[in-house]
Amino acid sequence: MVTPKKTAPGGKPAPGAKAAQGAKAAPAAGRRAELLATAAEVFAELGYNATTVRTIADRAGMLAGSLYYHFDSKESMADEILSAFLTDLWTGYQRIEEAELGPRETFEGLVTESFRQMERHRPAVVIYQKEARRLASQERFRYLSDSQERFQQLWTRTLERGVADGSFRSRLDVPVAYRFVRDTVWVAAVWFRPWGRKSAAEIAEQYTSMVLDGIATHPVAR
Amino acid sequence: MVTPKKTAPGGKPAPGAKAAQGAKAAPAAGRRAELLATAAEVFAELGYNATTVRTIADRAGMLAGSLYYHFDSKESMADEILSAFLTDLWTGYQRIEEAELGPRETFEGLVTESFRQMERHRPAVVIYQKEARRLASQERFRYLSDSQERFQQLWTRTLERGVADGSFRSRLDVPVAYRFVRDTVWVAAVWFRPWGRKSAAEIAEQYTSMVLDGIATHPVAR
Amino acid sequence: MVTPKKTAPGGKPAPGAKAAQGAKAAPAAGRRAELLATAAEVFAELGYNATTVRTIADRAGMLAGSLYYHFDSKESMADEILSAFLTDLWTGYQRIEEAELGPRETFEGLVTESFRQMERHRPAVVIYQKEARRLASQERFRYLSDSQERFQQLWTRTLERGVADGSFRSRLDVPVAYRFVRDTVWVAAVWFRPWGRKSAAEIAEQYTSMVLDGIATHPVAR
Amino acid sequence: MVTPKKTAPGGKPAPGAKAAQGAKAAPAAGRRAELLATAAEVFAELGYNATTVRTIADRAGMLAGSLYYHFDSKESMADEILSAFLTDLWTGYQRIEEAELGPRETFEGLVTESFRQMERHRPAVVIYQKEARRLASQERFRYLSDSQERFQQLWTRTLERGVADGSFRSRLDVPVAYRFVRDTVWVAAVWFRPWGRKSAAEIAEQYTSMVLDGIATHPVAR
DNA sequence: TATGAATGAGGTTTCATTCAT
DNA sequence: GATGAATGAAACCTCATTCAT
Repeated sequence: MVTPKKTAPGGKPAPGAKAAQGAKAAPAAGRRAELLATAAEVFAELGYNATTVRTIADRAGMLAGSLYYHFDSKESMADEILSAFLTDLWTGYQRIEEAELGPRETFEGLVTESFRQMERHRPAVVIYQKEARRLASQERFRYLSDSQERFQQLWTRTLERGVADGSFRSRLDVPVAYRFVRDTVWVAAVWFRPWGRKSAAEIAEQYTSMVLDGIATHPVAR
Repeated sequence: MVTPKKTAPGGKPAPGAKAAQGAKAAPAAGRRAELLATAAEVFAELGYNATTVRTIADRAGMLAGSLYYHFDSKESMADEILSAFLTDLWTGYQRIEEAELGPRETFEGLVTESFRQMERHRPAVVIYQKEARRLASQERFRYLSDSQERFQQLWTRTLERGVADGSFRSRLDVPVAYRFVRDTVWVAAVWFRPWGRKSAAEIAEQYTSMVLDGIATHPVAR
Repeated sequence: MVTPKKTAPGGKPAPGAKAAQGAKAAPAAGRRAELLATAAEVFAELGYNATTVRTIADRAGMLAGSLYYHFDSKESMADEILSAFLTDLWTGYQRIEEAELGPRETFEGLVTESFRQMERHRPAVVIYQKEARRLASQERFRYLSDSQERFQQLWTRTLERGVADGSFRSRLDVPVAYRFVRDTVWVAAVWFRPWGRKSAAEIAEQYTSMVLDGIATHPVAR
Repeated sequence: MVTPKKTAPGGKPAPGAKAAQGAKAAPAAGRRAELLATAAEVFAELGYNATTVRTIADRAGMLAGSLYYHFDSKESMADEILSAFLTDLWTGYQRIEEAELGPRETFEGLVTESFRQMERHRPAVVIYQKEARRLASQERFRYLSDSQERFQQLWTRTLERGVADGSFRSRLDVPVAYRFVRDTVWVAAVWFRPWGRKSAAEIAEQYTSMVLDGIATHPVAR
């Protein structure tokens, strides 16, 4: 009865938002999804501020004003893109948390899941990487800070468990290591353009190995 | 009317460009430097696009228009900030290159130098981190791409030497490792606000150790 | 495709324009009238300019575009609303004119008729009150100025007759009094929302009494 | 140090806002005042919504964007116009309240003061008349409702006192009479364009006489 | 009859920049 | 060196309107 706007996600990402996604690229999922994908690409490429609503529209083959039939504002596009990504991400992380693995396996699981989501939501990850801090100051994007905090707790706990049980180096500075890992993982989204040949799992394995074991050779155990 | 404008750097960062400025124009140069520092902070905090020339002026206690007595444009402020940083950075790197150390020592040297420059030019590093890709497409910022390329060569060479002489893991995927190291080092600038207690050298040591040896314990050599 | 559009009134309000519509097209005509009523309410509430075609459609439970099956344009809705009101109003006034009553009785008759129409066409009166001047400049709404002029003549004549025969104060400034009466009567439409308890006749009586006799007590005749 | 914007009035009108207004049309009072006067005229003429910021700028001989050097927004122009008017109005009313006159004299005083303010702030009065209801729903224009309420109390009290002491008709329906008086007075602003010949006091006298004593002759006292 | 999607003109606002003083 | 005022381009957004279905 009313226009389709404002279907945008509200606050925190709630798992299970999207129902039937059967095929590869949803065929009947509608213009909306296509437009969001387009917007996400442009945001990722040019940055949120530098992206004009007209650029998105051009890329989508319509006029700038027409976007407003589907979305409330440029901001709400970013909102939808980011919250869809975070919803999926946390759904994945939760599965790992619930598996109650050892620290090293949890570590590997989280990295792998991150890369898997990066594969699905690459532009969203880039946007998140670049804009989250700025956006998070707005009430509407509160969930970004919330997610950030949850993220920190999850990783910190994992690292601490690893230090405790001897999986990780005993002298590890956990807060620094947390940031190290966090940045290390997400920053990859920026240059992982066409990771055609390697699967997310392979890339994840490479990363995990570098982070856990370092890139140097180790003549003796420490 | 003689205006001090257009002192902005041109193409590649040429070390020592504004050496002979110390003596006479000291007060003017001082104001200029202050303004650049202010601008750099705001750019780093809000992002280049989101920063208005008025925000900078406000923070400097003047009106927006007044900035144009000192600088040609917003862009030229960014230009000066970035090129000053890169000039210093490459001066430092050059010293290391010339020392002709082994791969591991070169590695450590580069990381340490990076952190040292981060200490001096923190806002510039953040700006570089966030905006370089976007800006580099403009002729005026060509030196950003040039620097990027030089950077890549330097690191790649170092890593390859390390693989060759057995310092680094033999199965290391050098292109991936390069990006890993690059991101790993620079990204730190974003959250290293007031690294009060730890010196750049200490932080560098921590980072180097994580990257080279990993964060996991190593029961056996590999 | 046959569309029922363009039934809109043209120039001056001609009584009985859409008389022979009752029989067959009843349901269609019914919807149309409903929509006009809705539109009138919204126009009255928010003002013509501030009312969007979507607000009207929302309130009518349809989409904005759908309104254009029924009406040519937003303007033509206002047109129909206003001309329907004025048609009815002048039908009523004519009856009074033809009765050839004395000035005071004519005065009372006109006020009463005005309030009676206000009861039927309340939103239209509010719209008339607020927008007539602006709209009247368009050719299409010429009849608004025409009506205004007729109105002025009718009242002026009545007041002058009253001054002449001693019903009204001899020193009455007729042009000022005309405007006084005019505003006094119509402005009531704005706040007479749900005049539940009092009939139009009662309100009219109260008003007439105030205007004719004033609100003060009168120790002596003048 | 910062731009002159945001000098706009805050909430309730506080008396004594403007200091030295010596001459007729303030010579050095600045562009700001001129622009406000221009804006007020256009708002009054076309209505707030129908007035585009460009129309105002055209009339002021500048570009639309330039207005934003002086004002935050179109809305804030309306705000400043209305609150300046209400500040002056209430300053005037207060003097009358403090004089503690009888009901009839208070009545006359209030009407006269209203017309005097109408002379100074004619466009503002028209805007108030037409837009107050719509604007008042916004937090920023809360003071409009506040003023409305104060206004109602002031008049109601005066009318009641008059009924009590026999100055006004004993059967007077005070709420209705209040609205009658209110509308009667303010609505005059709309058509009092160039009241060259008559002073505010004369017009006020005419109005008072009509409202108090009516326009009819009175053969006997009632 | 109505919907869904789009158009296109135009509105408000922002902002880098200019320039006389 | 700095201010105050303005420019002009471009940004985001709104909305009446159209039209295939």
